Amino acid sequence: MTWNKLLCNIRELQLVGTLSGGQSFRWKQNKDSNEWIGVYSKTVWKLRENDDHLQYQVIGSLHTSKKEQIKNKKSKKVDVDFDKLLEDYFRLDTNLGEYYKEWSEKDALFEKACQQFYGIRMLRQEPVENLFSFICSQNNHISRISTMVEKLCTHYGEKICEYEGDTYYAFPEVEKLALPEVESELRNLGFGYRAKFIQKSAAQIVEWGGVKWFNSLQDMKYKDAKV
DNA sequence: GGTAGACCTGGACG
DNA sequence: ACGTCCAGGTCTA
Repeated sequence: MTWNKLLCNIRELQLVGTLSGGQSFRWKQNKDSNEWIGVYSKTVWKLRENDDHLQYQVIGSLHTSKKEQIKNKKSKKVDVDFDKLLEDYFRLDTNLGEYYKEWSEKDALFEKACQQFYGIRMLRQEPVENLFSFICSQNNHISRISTMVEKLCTHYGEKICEYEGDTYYAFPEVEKLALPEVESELRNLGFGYRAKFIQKSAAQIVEWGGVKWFNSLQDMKYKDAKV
């Protein structure tokens, strides 16, 4: 399979700092090949980087690409532009170097640290996955948060594909997490007191208009959303 | 209004 | 082996 390329200087995006720093919990690094595999937007991605490109492969997806869509019009899948999805996720339109420069001028410690910790970005994650991942994170550490998020996906998420012996699942729909039996199921899966918060939050989101409503908060000003 | 104490569990470390 | 500590936190008293 060939690699798709997005223009992106290595100083603008450092995968290890961005993907394993505790903001997202679904990426795994292959230490030998220096490639990353993970799930975002119902799609299994493989990523790698060099000096001036971010490269990716789509291993499997519940979307279809625009090219496939033309060939296979009967497909129920929604067609997407994978380039755009990934640019959006990493916020590649944001010039991080400018910010680093600004922060370095204002803070000597930052200036020193950023020589090693360059290219660490805030991801634009999907709101639903973001919320439930961070409910899992309370009084918790990254390795356990990761296994818990994975459990949510394997138990309640839609299967995307199998690849090299592993099965990959999308992050579950809120409706699945809102079912009343979810609390006790999650308790049995080792979520502890978080089980209740997950089921209750999901039910509340469904009641207030589901994922459509929840995602719309992203486009609002903070003050309005808070009301 | 500020602050211990409790909360589930598993991975790390001795 | 087994005990102890602690983890990107949050709520309550």
